[in-house]
Amino acid sequence: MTKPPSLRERTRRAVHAEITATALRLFREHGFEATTVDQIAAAAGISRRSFFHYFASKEDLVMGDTVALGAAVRDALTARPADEAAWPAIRAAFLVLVPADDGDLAEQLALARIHHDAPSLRASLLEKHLRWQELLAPDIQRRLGLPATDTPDPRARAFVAAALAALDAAVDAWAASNGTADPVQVFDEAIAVLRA
Amino acid sequence: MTKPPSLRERTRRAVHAEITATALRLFREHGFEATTVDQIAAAAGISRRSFFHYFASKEDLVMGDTVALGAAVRDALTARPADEAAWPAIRAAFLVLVPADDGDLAEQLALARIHHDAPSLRASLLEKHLRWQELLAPDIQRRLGLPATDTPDPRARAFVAAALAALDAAVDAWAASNGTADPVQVFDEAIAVLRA
DNA sequence: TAGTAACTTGCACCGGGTGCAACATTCTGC
DNA sequence: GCAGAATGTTGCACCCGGTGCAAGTTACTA
Repeated sequence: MTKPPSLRERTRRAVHAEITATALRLFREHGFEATTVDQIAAAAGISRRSFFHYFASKEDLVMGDTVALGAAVRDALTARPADEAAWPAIRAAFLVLVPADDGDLAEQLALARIHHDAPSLRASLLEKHLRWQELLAPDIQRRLGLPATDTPDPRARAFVAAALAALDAAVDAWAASNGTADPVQVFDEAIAVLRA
Repeated sequence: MTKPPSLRERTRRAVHAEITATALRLFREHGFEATTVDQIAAAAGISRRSFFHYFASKEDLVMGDTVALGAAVRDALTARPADEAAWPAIRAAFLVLVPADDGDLAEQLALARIHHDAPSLRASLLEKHLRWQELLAPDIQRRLGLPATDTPDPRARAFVAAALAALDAAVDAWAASNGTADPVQVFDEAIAVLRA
């Protein structure tokens, strides 16, 4: 009963995918910052203006749907048993990010490298994590035994930020090892060091 | 024996200070993003081009000398006893940031608020912390009992990132309370929650 | 098939930032 | 005090990312 996508929808998806593929290729070849939107548009066979019709910014090409991912993590977190402690709960919630990455592992690695090399992207990634922080803090605050407040308790925010920092370190280590390192293990070891 | 600053140096400092003061006033009145460099330059009585002679970017007006601060923290960290554990050592190192903030407390609060409200500044602040991370990680790695490596151990990086997250939460709480909350106490409580 | 909704494109514009060249100022050695 | 080097200021043209608008084209729908 799912209606087939219209021609418009199909072409839109196809163009979207081709812009992404073209851009990633250019990024790999020349770097993110050295590649201009005009070059991407020209290589993809569309006008510069149309590019901004498909992507709100150049960063959007490599940032993925951070809002949806953040919501997924939050949902996974709230779905954990109510009496589970903060650390195991957030660890389990982060696991929903791993399966989403399978499939084209090479592409994920390339993306991680682009993220790593462009300072503006690193900053953007961190800003995304700030949003996640606000999303996850309330649940964590409860799990830490802290009373609910309208604005998140700094302790809960610090806790979530620390967990995200461990997650970042794990992803970085994974990318640096060409995908051979186990990010979950790195994450667990980082947490262990924090609590030692 | 310190030679008096030349006329050039004095005028340079004076102009620098006046641009900063003018810009902060405009930022407080209209917000960081809504204030253009042209407006700042006009209000300060210099040309747009000269502005970029004094500041490499608009952000530089409110970011302070992050490199120097990071180096100060690192120096304070390496100056701690060699056998001190990681947590107390980094806590003590962060304390060098507090005395630097006294004097014009109102100005610091205004700065913190500007940082908080402009997304680009938040991202830039986080990027600055990434630099600090690289600076502090080697020492922390040793204090965590991890073997020295050419590229920092992810556990050490996660540790430093977590400490910086607690620092951020403390500063945020301090700013949110109009300077009444004690950031050191907030920091300690955040760390305690992490390790519980 | 006619009309409407959505897409594409060019254009003009904004704001941050840079390289360059001309001019003005201060500093330095004589 | 003066000549010349060093430093500072400014305008100009330009790059890049991003947006609003209007005109033309394409696909959907009644």
